[in-house]
Amino acid sequence: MPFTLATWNINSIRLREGQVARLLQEQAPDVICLQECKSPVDKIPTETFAELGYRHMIARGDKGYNGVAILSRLPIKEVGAQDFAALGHARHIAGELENGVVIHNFYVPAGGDVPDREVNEKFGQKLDYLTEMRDWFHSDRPEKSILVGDLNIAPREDDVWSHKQLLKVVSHTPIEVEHLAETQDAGGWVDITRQDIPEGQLYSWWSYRARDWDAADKGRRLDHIWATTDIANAGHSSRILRDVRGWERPSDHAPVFASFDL
DNA sequence: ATGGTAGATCGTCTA
Repeated sequence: MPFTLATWNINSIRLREGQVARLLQEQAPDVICLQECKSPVDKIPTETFAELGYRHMIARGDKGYNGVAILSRLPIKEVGAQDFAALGHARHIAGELENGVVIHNFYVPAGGDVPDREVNEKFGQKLDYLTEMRDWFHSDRPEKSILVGDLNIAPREDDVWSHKQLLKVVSHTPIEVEHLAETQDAGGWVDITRQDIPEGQLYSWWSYRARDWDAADKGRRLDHIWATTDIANAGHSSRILRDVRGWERPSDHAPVFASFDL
């Protein structure tokens, strides 16, 4: 069964309900994973999505912060929601499709501004979150699984506009990249986006603070689609919908897509 | 070195 998957940090699902609907209508993914919904689950506008055929939703929410949701045209059963680093935040949910494929949707902590856990507690929490992800996948190695989300790390030199200028900027520091690589290795995860698009600059996020984000193009690839090795070769057609970042009152993240023939 | 913008919520935190 071929299916198409999207991941998008929406930065308020209630404010951008119409943009989610537009993306679903224009691109028709079978499953979309959203992060930063910034809404209690019971205030997510599910009726709008159901009318478009997305009748299944699993979600976790905090009031005003965080929040992850999976909208699906296919039946999906929740199979867990981890609270790594004991933050008490809605940053993970996992669901299983009827074909047995498990989908993990993550919103990894951003980590604050200073890349030093001695002076910035949030940076330590980010590293701890990744370490606990690693240990979890190591103790229970995933199979037939897809992991997506805003991982808040751009691992490769060509995942940022300037490797040299971002080496000390949270999201691209060597220690974060190392932690992410360990998490990836522990689960046997393959980076599907880079499997499909191995060369060249690739970004999924551009700061709101730029005067002209498109012209400056100081982006980072913070949003990822991974799959376990047993299904990685079924992945194809990866793309990042940069145009969506140019919609009116946009999220600062563009949606990332991949398709799988399973 | 600093400040720039956005969202939830309504002073301030988070990104």
